[in-house]
Amino acid sequence: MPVSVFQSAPKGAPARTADVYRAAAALMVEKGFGGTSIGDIAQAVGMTKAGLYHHISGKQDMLYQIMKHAVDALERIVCTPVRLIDDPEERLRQLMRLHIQALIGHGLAFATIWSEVNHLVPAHREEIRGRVGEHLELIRETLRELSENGRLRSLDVNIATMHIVNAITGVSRWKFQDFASEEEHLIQETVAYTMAALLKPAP
Amino acid sequence: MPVSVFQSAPKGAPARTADVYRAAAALMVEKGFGGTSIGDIAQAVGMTKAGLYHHISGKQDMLYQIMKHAVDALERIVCTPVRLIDDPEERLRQLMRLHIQALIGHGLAFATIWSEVNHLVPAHREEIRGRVGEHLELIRETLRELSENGRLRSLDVNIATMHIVNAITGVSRWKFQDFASEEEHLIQETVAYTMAALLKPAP
DNA sequence: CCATACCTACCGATCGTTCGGTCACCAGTC
DNA sequence: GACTGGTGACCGAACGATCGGTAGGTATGG
Repeated sequence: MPVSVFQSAPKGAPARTADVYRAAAALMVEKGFGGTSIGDIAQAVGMTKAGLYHHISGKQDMLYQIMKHAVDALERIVCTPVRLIDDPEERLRQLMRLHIQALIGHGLAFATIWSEVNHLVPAHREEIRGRVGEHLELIRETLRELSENGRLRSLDVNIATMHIVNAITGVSRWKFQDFASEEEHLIQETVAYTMAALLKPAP
Repeated sequence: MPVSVFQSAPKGAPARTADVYRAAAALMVEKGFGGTSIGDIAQAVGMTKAGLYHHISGKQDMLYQIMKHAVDALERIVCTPVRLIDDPEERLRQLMRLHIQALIGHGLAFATIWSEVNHLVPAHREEIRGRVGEHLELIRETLRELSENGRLRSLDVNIATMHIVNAITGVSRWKFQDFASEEEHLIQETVAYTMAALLKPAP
């Protein structure tokens, strides 16, 4: 049983608020921010629109809160543990594995970070972009380390970084339609595919 | 000057209708189907909402028409020329190159095929999914051919196929924000990255 | 007794869509 | 060359539905 992305809402134990965020995230990934109405979200958690507003302060702010929690969880579940791994190759493998597992396991809150950022007001957008940028920097840094060790193929580190996160988020988009119930196989194949793209072949 | 995706609307020369589709596709890729209003599209082409309805028969049908044209163009610009290439490796390289160039060059109509399919009514959704499936089959078949020639690494062909189209569509999402004006470099790096992931290393 | 969690009822704004009408431009006819 | 009729392209105004959001009330648990 994975730790929820929304384990800590504002304060105390508003477990229902977490339900709201979870349902909202799932709907927004499926139908987009503009295509998801407050009424849809309320219905998904068995409430009325008015009842929802006890838990949220507005539609856009809710999106912002979801993304903030998702970015926090990304830091907590993926980045922090992974930074402790010394070997850059193993660090990258674990980063991908943990990120994909988180994406699949915890509702779909994570996915909003990548797909719905531009529905935020500019100030919030910059904040989320910045924090996502830290995550990208972790990948970039690992690639640079691999490069210094002479284990990386000759490639553009910035573009490779984008391809890595693109593969990760891509997997979470397929999971729920084309490749149900093969999670472990999917992760192993994806990690192997990416590693083959990055590393020099074994001599 | 590239051939437009919308070169042939219903009949004759309704050049303005093509403008409408183009603007609609661009807006929908940027803000999603639900987040793009008819008024937005009308404003983008300098018309009123009412005037728009001279060119379209409804919002959902417009999305369907856009996707139909995009799938046709994909067949015409990418699949058909590429099928004439004998060597499977070269065929795959050209497929990626042509697809990315098409995605970047022709407004953004192509991108809707992948991102907005589930806003269609079920009947149309199945139709588009089927035609996109033919495109996936071309990639899968090429991978199988490479495999028979002993040039493919040991990998799951279905998953690899998804990673390939995922990389292609991913590139078109970055292009307009992070990597402006480096199109050729972007394509070369992406093709090299993907080929390294797929092929056995040269002996 | 009071905060929490939710409701019914409603608001103004915006949504997709339709209707009736306008204007430029074309044929054909006298 | 003026007159008529038709057509394609568009607009202003309005339709009912739905949108995000609010006001005020109620039931419940501590």
